[in-house]
Amino acid sequence: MPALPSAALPCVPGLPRLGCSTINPLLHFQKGMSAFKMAQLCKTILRKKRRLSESQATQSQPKLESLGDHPLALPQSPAPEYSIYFSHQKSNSSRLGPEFFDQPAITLARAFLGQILVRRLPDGTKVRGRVVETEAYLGSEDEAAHSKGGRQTPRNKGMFMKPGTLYVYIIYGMYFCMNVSSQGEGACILLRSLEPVEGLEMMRQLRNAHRKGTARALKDRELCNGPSKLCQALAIDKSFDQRDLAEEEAIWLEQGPERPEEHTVVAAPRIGINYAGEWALKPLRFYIQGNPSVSVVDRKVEQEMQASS
DNA sequence: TCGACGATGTTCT
DNA sequence: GAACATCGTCGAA
Repeated sequence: MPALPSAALPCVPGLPRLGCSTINPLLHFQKGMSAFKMAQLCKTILRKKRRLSESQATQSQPKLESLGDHPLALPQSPAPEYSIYFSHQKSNSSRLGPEFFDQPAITLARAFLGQILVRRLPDGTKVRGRVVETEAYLGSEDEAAHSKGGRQTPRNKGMFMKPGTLYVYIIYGMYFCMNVSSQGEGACILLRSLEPVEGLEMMRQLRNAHRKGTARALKDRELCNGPSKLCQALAIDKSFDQRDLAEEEAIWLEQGPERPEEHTVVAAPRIGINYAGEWALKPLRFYIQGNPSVSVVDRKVEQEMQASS
């Protein structure tokens, strides 16, 4: 699928571009609306779009053709690659399968760095982000893990499912965090930050839907620089819990174009787990040094790395 | 840029 | 009833 200009709002193939009419779901996105409701809204609007498209095809074709190169004009003869049905297959050529996730937590947390997380929204729009920060949770022995002591509850069931299973939970009653289970009983990887790659305007609108109307504009690096921010930007909610990242059609992981070099990966203590005693100090957070989208830079660890090299 | 603080409701003991 | 793998805002430097 040809790349869209970064500033362009995403469009559904063969349909009017989003952001220009009352059928843009984001115009209906109300403060406090959950991502799940957003997904339902998108589905409803997509159905309306299809009906509208069929209607336009039979009634308004001459008017649309007269738009020429106008951004609202439909493609003269839609190529197969514009179809959401074809683009899916094509874009998945580098998709990472179940064997990728079947690694021990620490190895997998490092392996995630540089890979591309792709989310297909209900209207077919895709957003992409490069993984730049992860945390490993080792399961039963790990005092900071939700699965510590082998504790299994309805909430954390995804942690115990096969590698590649998503564990999405609500934190502080208002945010989501996304984990991916790995090899090892109750072990998983927390995805903490992404570097936005594609669909930045859609990410920005999804993020703004959770903020006050008067808030300042978000910089690109602020779109996904935190575990709950990336969930907002990719419209990931509790409905993704226990889905399989290796098989799911709405979200998947692709091989990144370049992996970070080993000496640029920082291993630092995890964030927000001060209650976990000695486990709070273990270097189980991994991030790409110097990447602007990393949520928390650990200057001390980076200085130690520099001194020892 | 950094630190303090309040919002928020699910989950677990 | 307490804890919580966070975030946005505000004020100070």
